[in-house]
Amino acid sequence: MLSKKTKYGLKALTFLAKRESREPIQIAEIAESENISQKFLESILLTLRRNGLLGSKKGKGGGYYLIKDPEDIPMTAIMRILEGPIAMVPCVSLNFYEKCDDCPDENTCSIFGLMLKVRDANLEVYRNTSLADLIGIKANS
Amino acid sequence: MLSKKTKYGLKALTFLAKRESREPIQIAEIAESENISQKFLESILLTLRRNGLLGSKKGKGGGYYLIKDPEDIPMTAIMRILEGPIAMVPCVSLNFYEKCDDCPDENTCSIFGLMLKVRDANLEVYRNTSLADLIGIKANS
DNA sequence: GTTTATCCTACTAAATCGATAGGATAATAG
DNA sequence: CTATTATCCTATCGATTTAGTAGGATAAAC
Repeated sequence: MLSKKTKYGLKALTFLAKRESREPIQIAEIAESENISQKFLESILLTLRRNGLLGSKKGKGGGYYLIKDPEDIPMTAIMRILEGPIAMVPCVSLNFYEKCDDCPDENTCSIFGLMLKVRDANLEVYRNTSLADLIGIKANS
Repeated sequence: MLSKKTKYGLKALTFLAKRESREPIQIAEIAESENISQKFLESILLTLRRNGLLGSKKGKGGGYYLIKDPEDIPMTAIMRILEGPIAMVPCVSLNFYEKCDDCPDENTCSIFGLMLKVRDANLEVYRNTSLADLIGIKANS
């Protein structure tokens, strides 16, 4: 299941991407518009900024803004920041590789191959989708 | 992340599928061979039996066995029983549909389309993989 | 009727999730 | 300089989920 954190983060990002101007937008405005707890959203935007997706400005007229063009922000980046590894097991993760503690050997593990396929299937989607695509995508596209 | 429950369940199922005979195998034997806590595995096999994937026999010479041929058990069935919905959000789930509580309208939701694509990508993998495939699949297949 | 192995409910410790509290910091306006 | 504004940051908290355990009930075999 997608965490609320990721869901809210994605909604905030698309909210920012939809605006033609890149002027800072206040947390409060995004939270109200997207129906998100303001304090929770605050922490989410903070991690998005720390990971290089957003810029921020303090004080009056401050807020958050996209640093790059939505076309240049792939879903792989967003998902890894908000949701963590794309793979379902650490032993097939590209960016978060770890040996499974209960597995003696990856080559004989019965689910390794399946998990690899699942990872690739998800990567395929995320790599071919940018933040810009989220604005236009609808059910039948 | 894949839950231990699902991981252990899959390992137990492949363990059973690998054997040519369909004689009952005791929990203890599977647990030891696959390096799983016996009591935990017990509860997992129980839900697999309740959901029609396994049969069981009590008493001496008892244990668990596959009810169907591994070729006839698609990964979709196994994953739904053990891991739950394949979709990442309930509003795009085929078997566990629910309206998202924070979303006023699916048609205007910015992540709906993406989640649909992700679901389909995963379904594609799970539908085209049976328990039998897990036995043969290796990293380079 | 004893042994064996599953059946079943309940419980628990630890981790994660969603969210909140409350002050520190920095930018702007006057 | 000072008041205001809005982000920055750490710590905490309640609820839920996860992973696993305890302990007896049931049924089959011998």
